[in-house]
Amino acid sequence: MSASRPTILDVASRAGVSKSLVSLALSGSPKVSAASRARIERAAQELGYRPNAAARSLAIKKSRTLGVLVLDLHNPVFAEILDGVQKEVRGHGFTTMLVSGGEDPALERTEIDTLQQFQIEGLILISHRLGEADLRDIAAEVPTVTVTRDDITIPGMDMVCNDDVEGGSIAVDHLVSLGHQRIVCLSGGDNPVSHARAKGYLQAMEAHGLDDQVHIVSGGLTDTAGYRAAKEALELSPTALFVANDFGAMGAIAAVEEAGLAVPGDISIIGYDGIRLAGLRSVNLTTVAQPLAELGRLAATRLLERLEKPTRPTQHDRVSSQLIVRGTTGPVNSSQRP
Amino acid sequence: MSASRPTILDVASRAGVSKSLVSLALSGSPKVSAASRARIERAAQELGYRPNAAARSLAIKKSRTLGVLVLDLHNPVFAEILDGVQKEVRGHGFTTMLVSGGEDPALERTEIDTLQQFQIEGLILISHRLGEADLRDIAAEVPTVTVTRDDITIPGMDMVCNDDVEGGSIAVDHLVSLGHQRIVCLSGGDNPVSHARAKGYLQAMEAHGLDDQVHIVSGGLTDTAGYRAAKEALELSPTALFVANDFGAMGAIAAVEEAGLAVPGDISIIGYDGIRLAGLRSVNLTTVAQPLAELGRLAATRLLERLEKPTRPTQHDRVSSQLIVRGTTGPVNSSQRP
DNA sequence: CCCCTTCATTGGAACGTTCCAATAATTATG
DNA sequence: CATAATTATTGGAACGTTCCAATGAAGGGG
Repeated sequence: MSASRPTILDVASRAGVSKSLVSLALSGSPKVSAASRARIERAAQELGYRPNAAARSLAIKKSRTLGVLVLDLHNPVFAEILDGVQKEVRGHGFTTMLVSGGEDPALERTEIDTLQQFQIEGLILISHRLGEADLRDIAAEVPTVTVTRDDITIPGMDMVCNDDVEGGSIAVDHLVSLGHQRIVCLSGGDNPVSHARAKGYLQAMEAHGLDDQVHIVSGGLTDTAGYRAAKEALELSPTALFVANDFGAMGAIAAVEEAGLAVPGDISIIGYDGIRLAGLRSVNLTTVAQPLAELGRLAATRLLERLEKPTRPTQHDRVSSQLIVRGTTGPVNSSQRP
Repeated sequence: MSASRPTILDVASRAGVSKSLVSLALSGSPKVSAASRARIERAAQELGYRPNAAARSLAIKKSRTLGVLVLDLHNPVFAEILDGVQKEVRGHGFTTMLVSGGEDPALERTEIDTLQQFQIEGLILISHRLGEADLRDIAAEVPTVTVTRDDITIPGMDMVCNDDVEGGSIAVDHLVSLGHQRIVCLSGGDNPVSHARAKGYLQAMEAHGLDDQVHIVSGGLTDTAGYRAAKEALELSPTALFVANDFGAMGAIAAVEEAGLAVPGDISIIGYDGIRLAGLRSVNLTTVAQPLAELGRLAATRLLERLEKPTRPTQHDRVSSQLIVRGTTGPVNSSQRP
C-alpha cells in the first residue's frame, strides 16, 4: 500500500545503471556483467520490484497469456480437465486466465470478450454453449481449441475430444458381458455429448443383437434429472441402466434404491465421465472414465503448437475412455433372466 | 488472426475524428455530439475494435481487476464461494482473475505474484495455506480479504468466516436432541478450521454434561481420511459421528455400512459444509451448512468497500451456519441407550 | 601506441490508452 | 454585432516496459 509501486526506473537509479540495463538483466540476458547483474538484482529485491505485466504486454505486443473458459466450475469434470491444462501450460512461460460462463451463452460471449481485451494469445474452451457464428468469430481472432465438443467444425480450430460413441459401446459391452439384456439408456439430454453416448449405446445394442431391447430415456446432466429419468426407466423393468454421466448415475442409484431394489443385486448401473467423486467409497460407481487430465494436457499442447506454427493444419484428436469397474454393476440376477 | 488488431487510431481515422474523441465517446462521456458518437460507434463496430486492457491499465494506472485465489478447484466448497464472489463483483466494473494454488503454499505464492504483475487492485483468498509472513507481505501491497480462515490477524486485512465453533455445537445439539450421547468427533486434521469445529463439539458436549463421552479422532478432509477415522471410531461403539466436513462424512458412511451397521439406524452421521453434493439423493447427508455463496458475496463486498475507502477499520465478519437435517441422522436406537 | 574488435551500457522510440490544457466552433448575452 | 460563455474537438504528454541503434570502455594485434 506504499505510495506507488517501484518501476524499472526506480530499480535503475538505485543500482546506478540505466533502465535498459535493468530490463536486460531481469530478462536474463547474457550480455550483462556479473557485477551489474548482482547490483540490479539486489536493488530489485530491496525495492520489492515486480514487473508490470500491462506495460510489458504493450511493449512486446504479446500478452503471454492464454484464456480458458469452462462451462461450469461446479462440475468436477471441468476441474479435472483444467488440471491437465495448467500442468502443461506452466513452464512454457504462459499465464492462464480462467473464466466461467455458468452455462449461459451470452455470459460466455462477454467473458471471452474480456479475455480478448487482455490480448490473450490463445483460447481453450472446455465445453461451451456457443453457436457456430460466435465460434467462427472467435476462432478468426484468436487461436482456439475446444475440448469436449466436436459437433461444430471450424477451419483452424483444433478439437480435443473423448470418443463418446466408443465410450457408450464400452458401457454396453460391459453390461452384456455380465449377462444383461434389458439395458436402458438414460441420456443426458439434448446436447452433442449425450447424443454421441446414446449413439454408442445404440450401436452396441445392435451389435449384440439386442435391437428389440433398445430404450432411451431422455434426462439431463444433474442428479435430479438422473433420478427422474430412472423412475421413468423402472417402468420398463430393466436389469441394467447406462446413465450418460456420473452425476446422473448417482441420482439414478437413489431412485432405484428408493423403489426397494438393490444395486447391483437387482439392477446394475454404469455411469460416464470418471469424476473422482464416483470413486468415493460411499458412491463406488462403475463408470466409463474419460482421461480428463489427459484431455486438458492435450488441448494445451495443441494450442502451444499452433502458437509456434500458426499454419499447421487443423487437428482433431479423439481419445479413448476406459472402463472402471466398481461396485454398482454385477451379474444379472438369475431370476430376472429373460 | 488479421494482420494486427485495430487500435483507437484506426477507429479515429475511419470516423474522421481524433483519437481523443474516440476515447471520450467510447467511455460514454456526455460531451460528445450525437453525430460524432454515432460515426465513432459505427466505425468501431465495423472494425471489430476492442480496447486494449493493457494500454488502458497503463494509462489510468489502475487495472480494474481483482485477484482471487482458491485453495483447490476440485473442492466444491470453493466453487460455491466463488459464485458469490463473481455475482457481487460483476456489475461493479471489475474483472476477476482466478488462480488456484492446489494446496501448495509455494505455488500459491507464485500465483499471487503473477496476479500482482497484472496490477490487481484487490485480492480475495478463498482459503489458503500461506504463513503469517507471506500474508503480511501480500496484505501490505494489495488490499486483501481472506475467506474461511481467521487464525492469522493482520491489520488492514479483512476476514470473512463461518463461525466454526458455533457450527460444531449446532451439530452436537442436533445429535443430543435425538437422544445421542456417545458422540465421537472425527476432526479434519491439523488446520485452524477443523480445530474450531472440534472446539465447538467440545463445548457443546460439556454444556450437555457429556464430558465423559468426549472422543476426538483426528483424520483429514478427504473421504478416505473420513473412512479411516470412522473405522477407528467404531472401536468406541458410538451411536453418532460428527464429521468435520462433508467429504469426510461420505467416507465415514461407507466405513459404517461396511461394518454391517445401518445409517442412521445404528449410527447417525452429521457432516459440515453444506456442499450441494451432500444433498444429492444418493448421499442425503445431514449437515451443518455454511452459507457458502453468502461468504463469497460478503468477501467481495468488503473488498469493494475497502477500495472505496482504504482507511476504513479492519473488519472481521463471522456468519452463522445452519443445520440441514436430511437422512443420515435419526433417533438413537433404543437398544443402544446407555 | 594506434586502430579494430568485442563487450557492456545507454538514450530514445514505440506500444495503445487516458487525461489535461488548449483550440475551434457554436450559441447566448448585452 | 462584438464579445462572453458554452460546447465540441484536438494534440501532446504520460503510463512502464522492450528493443534497437548508438556510444563508451576495454582488450588484442600489428
